[in-house]
Amino acid sequence: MPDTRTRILDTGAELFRRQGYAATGIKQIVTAAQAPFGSIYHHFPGGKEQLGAEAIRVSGALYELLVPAVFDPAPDLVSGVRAFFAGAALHLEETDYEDACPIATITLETASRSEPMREASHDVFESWIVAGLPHFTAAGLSEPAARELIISLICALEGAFLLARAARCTEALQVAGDLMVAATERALAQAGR
Amino acid sequence: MPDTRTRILDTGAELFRRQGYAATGIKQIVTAAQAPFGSIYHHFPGGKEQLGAEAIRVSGALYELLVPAVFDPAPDLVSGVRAFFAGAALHLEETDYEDACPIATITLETASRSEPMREASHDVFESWIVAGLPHFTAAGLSEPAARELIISLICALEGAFLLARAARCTEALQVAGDLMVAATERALAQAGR
DNA sequence: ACATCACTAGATTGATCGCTCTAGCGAGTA
DNA sequence: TACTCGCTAGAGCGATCAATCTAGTGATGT
Repeated sequence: MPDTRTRILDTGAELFRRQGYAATGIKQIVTAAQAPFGSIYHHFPGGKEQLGAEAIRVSGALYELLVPAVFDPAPDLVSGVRAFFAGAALHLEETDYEDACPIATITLETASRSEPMREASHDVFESWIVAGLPHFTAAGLSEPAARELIISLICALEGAFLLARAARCTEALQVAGDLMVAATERALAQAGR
Repeated sequence: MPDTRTRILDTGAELFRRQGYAATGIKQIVTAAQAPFGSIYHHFPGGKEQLGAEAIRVSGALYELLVPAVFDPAPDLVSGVRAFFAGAALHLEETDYEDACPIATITLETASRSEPMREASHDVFESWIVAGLPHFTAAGLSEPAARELIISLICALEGAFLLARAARCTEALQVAGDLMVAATERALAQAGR
């Protein structure tokens, strides 16, 4: 069993992801984490806001691991992109449309109300972009072109998550994935020319 | 001054959009709407959940008006797509990165917790797709091709809103917009062939 | 004039919110 | 054996939550 602070942080990250920030109570987190209530303000003197900001970073770092996990075993970049959307769709279905992006909900809730949390969200998105860069430049794209393509990929994925959760159906992930696969192919063709 | 019910609904929609569902209190809504507290349960016997679901539909209907407002005056479809992203970026900047999608936050917060609200969100997204269809089929696309392109457009826009709000910068909207403009051009070229 | 009823008005409910507080436990050092 | 101190433990703070309640108002129909 990990230490109390880690347990609180991981549990908080999971609850924020599934229920949102405002709807998740401190008490609910410590109860779910099997941690004493008093401990939370020892480990997170900044209160819920600090816990939220750190949870965003934890969730972001965890999700970032998916980038090499999906792209490394893929035979080529386009297959990797395809696998990313397919994997996202599968996981969403398997979790009954609960587990989508770990930080999208809390980002939208807090970006305009807490500067530390907005910063954390921004850092996470930026880290995802950076994590993707080597896979796209290795395939022949210039760094600016790779960056733009990855940003578009994340946008498409995030938007598709939103529509898919509302529809309880993976159509949006399928459609947006197909478009991004085509866009990747075209970017590679243009770079190779 | 519109009647009480309308005032409550419009104010609720606006607050849910900016603060999220869970973070917005019933009392705050009636106060901002200058409505008596007791009235809300008369007009919305289903309580906050009913108010939320109706607010989603109201916001969705309002935002849907942007579709013809942007595409009708555009000289061609591609210009319309470009204008849509440019307009979104401008409006986001002008509102200090507060006013993005009117239903994204509340959708993510409630899709897995309230079936009526999830349905409302789904209906709104579907209505946006349908509202876009004539503009894309008129340009020569088949209905399935138009639908897929519009879904991708909405995904790209929603994701770009998310990243832009986190970054307090419109780069994502610019990049995703460019990609969707190119995708639209290619879809038209393929249809016209 | 009178009854009806949609609506206003807000006090009040019990629960829960984030957070602070004091008390005490227990491993490590002297 | 004393003492420190990181951490646990939870009672309790004022505030606020969504929701219910009764009482009253005012326009309408007869």
